[in-house]
Amino acid sequence: MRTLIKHIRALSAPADAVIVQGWVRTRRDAKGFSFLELNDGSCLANLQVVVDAGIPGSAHLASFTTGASVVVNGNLVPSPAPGQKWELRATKIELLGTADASYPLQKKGHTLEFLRTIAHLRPRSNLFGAVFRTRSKLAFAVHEFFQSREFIYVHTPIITASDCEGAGEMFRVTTLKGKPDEKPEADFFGKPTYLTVSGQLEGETFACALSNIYTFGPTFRAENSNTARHAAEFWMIEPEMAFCDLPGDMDLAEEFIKAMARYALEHCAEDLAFFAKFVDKGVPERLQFVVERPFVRVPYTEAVGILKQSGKPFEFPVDYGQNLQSEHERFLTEEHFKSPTTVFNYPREIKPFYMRLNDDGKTVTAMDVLVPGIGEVIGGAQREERLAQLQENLEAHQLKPEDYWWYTDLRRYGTVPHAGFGLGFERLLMFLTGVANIRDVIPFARTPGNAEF
RNA sequence: UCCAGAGUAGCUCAAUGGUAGAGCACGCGGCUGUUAACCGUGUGGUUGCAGGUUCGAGUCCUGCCUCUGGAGCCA
Repeated sequence: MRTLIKHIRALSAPADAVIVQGWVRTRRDAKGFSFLELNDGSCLANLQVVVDAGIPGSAHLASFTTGASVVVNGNLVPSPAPGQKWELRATKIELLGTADASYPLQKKGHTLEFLRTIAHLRPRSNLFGAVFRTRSKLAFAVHEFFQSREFIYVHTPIITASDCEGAGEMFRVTTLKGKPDEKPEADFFGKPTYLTVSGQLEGETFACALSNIYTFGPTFRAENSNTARHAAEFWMIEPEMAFCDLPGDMDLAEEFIKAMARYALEHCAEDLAFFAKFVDKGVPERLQFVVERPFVRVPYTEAVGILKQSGKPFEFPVDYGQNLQSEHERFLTEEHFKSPTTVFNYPREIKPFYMRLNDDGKTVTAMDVLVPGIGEVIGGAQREERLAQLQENLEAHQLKPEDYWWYTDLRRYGTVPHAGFGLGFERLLMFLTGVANIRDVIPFARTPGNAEF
């Protein structure tokens, strides 16, 4: 039976009759024998295989080139040379699939731009193996975090007729040829439908029944955004808590990010060390820092004051009532506080209709969590639970109340204070791995003009 | 969408307006318990696309395409 290289490397004693399957990373020929570096994706490290001339299969050794898939039977023995603890002394080798000279992945380094053009092969590289192993571990950690706190996982719809107002442009879903707006009632669902931009509104309905819920799934934005932090399809995590206010929401957001950092440090050590060496030297310290230090919390009004008094020559002026620009957010989290920072109580004019109006009548219970290097990673709020106020908000945002009849019903029947947030899973991964472009932490990136693979 | 930069061999990059090159990859030969092995040697080009200027364009000009960085929108 096959043994994963990850498990072989963890063995504490030699082992006979081991079978490994994987892909050749490189081969080095010596007189009378060869070294194969084998990788099966179970871990970052390769297994060194020693192939003596004359063993079954060795006649085809010339075809064991970089990228070829192979099966090796052998005995695991301590390596006499430095560089690795164990090596596999092959007793039989078998070539499954060749990889000829056109195999694009070389032994030397490639640029990330080139690797994006071969997204079907890049998981075979060290970096992308590490990224996607980490992504898998963190996805599991997300569920563990919420499940251990009795949050209930809700699958909100991918296709929706509702627009989580302000979240962004939507992709149209239609089966009609031509222009679907001419006759939307003839469309598959009898009305215009879209790919979801957020599961929040549906999530609120379940929170107002099951108390604490979360969603974790794909989300779509048809924005023509061409940046390293935006994708048209990404994965979002959205918890929603009934009987919860803004401070409780901020507590959960902070706990969540700390838990993810802690999980990565504990369960992705080998891959994290790779990121620290080849991607971003600061990764380990940053994660340790996030785990240990409390986040700074600052009201929007105070943040504006800090920015105004900073004396920094910002490209965009700082003014109350304006959204904080990227440069402002970066200054707060990277230079002023030097810590993850939660900004809260934003002016109501710049935030969506569903956020709760504060007693000052000017600000709403919104909060954004900013982290060094990435900027905004979480956006959340306590929701407006008062029916009359919510209806006024809809009006103020020039939205039709009848489109939100089911949403307002939540306030009509057994309303409760509730709060939640949204977090982009890819941005979390960027923060944890140091990988600077969102296209490189998602298996197949969808961005404007690019849906290859 | 806006601003800036880039596009030359499979990959990473050179090349005063004057004969398109190197390293790696790949082929061949050699050497060696090797470690992105090493040494020698060979193959490899519609210089993103379309026009223009010029005796002559990879190089200068115009348009387009793609990519990258930054901005806006946001997660």
